[in-house]
Amino acid sequence: MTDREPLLREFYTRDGLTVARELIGKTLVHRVDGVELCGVIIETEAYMGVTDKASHAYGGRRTNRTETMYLCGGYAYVYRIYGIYVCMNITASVEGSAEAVLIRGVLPTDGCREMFERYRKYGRRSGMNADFSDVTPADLYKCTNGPGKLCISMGIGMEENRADMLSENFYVRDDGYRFDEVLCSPRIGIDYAGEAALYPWRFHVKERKGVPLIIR
DNA sequence: GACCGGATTGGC
DNA sequence: CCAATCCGGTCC
Repeated sequence: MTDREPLLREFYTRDGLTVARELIGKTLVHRVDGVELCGVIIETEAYMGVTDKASHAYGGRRTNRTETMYLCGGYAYVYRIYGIYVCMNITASVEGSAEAVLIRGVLPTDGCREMFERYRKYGRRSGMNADFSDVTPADLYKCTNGPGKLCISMGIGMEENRADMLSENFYVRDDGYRFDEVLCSPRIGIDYAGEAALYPWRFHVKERKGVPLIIR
């Protein structure tokens, strides 16, 4: 199925681990200022609601920030971290479950120049080439290979919190990108979560020479 | 009202 | 290794 239409609500209302796994290879689309910024999702993490020690909603915590997590599947949960960056999740499962999938990495496919320039303009310095015409795939990937970085490059900010991912300008679709393998491993940066830090709830693809291996 | 620290990043 | 930088969350 590669109909280039937004994934439907039913895609997201399944359990968070399934959604996290199946978002790999799908294309995140954000149209901003008339330009379509697109990236193939190559890394995700599932946060599994009130029983998941690593989740912001652990223990049923329900605050202004976490309220978005309790929406049903298919909404953007965007939060600020370290006072500097924002990270983007997509909610999963049913209303009240507080499951969400963190988007940790994408590979730019459309609007590459715009993403590169956004990252150069708004991101903190990185020793990459000054000119877009010199940019290698590995350089471009460096603009979106992290949860904070991809939000900078794709123009995703706190305004997008609570956005419906079935909207015209912000959604995920299947452009037909595939990988020979989807790997899983423990989630990143959640050492505080005890045993939950070991659960293999991070999904990602193989890379070679600093670029994800896409087939087809 | 105070205090603590983070689902990150880039530079040293 | 560590600073950046601010607000959410918690406790008093």
